[in-house]
Amino acid sequence: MKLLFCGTPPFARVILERVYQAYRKDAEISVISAPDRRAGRGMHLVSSPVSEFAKEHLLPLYTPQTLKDRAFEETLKKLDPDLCIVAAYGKILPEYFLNAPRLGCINAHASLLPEYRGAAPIERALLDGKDKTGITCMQMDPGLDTGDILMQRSVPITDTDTGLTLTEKLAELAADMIVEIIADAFENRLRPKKQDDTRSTYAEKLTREEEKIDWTQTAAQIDRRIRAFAPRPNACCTLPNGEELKICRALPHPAGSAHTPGKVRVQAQKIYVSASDGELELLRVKPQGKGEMDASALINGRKLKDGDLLL
RNA sequence: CGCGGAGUAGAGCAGUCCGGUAGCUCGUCGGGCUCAUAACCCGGAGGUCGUAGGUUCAAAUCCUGCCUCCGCAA
Repeated sequence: MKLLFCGTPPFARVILERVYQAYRKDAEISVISAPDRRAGRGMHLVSSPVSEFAKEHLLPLYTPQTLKDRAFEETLKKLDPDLCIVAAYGKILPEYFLNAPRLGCINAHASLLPEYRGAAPIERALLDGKDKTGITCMQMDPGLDTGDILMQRSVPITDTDTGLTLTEKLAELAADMIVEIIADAFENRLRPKKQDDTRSTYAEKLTREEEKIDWTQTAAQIDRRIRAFAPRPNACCTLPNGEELKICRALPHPAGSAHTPGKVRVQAQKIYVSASDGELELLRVKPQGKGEMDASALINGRKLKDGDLLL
């Protein structure tokens, strides 16, 4: 059988790794990923994690700039896949593509659909303070995460989860599910179920503006923002000297005494910042141009002192 | 060569412009005070100043190359 895998970031690579382990003997696996791009300091050309995996294991790799033109349609015809697995690929698949594989295209989406359709389901669920999220595998259709549901499993969101830890958990779960679903698909055991569109919500892409901490929120809300954006790009605020300070990890104390939002209290080498309903203790921070450090290090370096106001 | 910041004791920083004995806060170790302590007092240990050259009587400081880390932008 012929499998086609489309994906780009680490989340997708985890799934590809497991599909490869499970099916490399029985299937020809081809890979599609986003093209290499100039990125990072120095703007060097970098490949996606999925592209890297494909190269490491000598899988046929395609990185089309666009799927919309005829050239790729030809390529796809030659590949003639039985089934296509899609996970965080980053491009919309046109209709000809969706219809090409005999068993269609199956997508692993990191939310409990129909909630959190779209680009940033993991971070949005975390920001919203949900106590669980999950993975939904669906038969893809032309809409955005609107396909019929094939399998859905949930994971709890703990109060120490970050964007990274939750992504890792969900990637493992998605890998399990996709490995099962591939077998189901080939043995004709799939039972698609329509989504309840009336309950659908959308998870918009995270914006730069949302990284800014709003100290008038509750300690718990701010903590969620910090965790949702951790460990990259990290939530941030502004020091009295105008420099940016990223907050990597904090501990909410909702019962603590609240003063002016953003007001800093330093006690026993610890930093407490007032929120609307209490205080947030800063644990790990990252000043501009510096590495991550403990809150006490920030105090020792005189970047922050008792009575300062964070914005 | 996308733009910018930074490497000084275990941690965080000052000192660099204007070359001349290695400084601060914290930690650590020892001692003291205290019912006690995250507080306070006294004392100690700990640094090839990222690295390789150059200039100089003299380099953390000036000049050149290299390494590493970080932010922005993508």
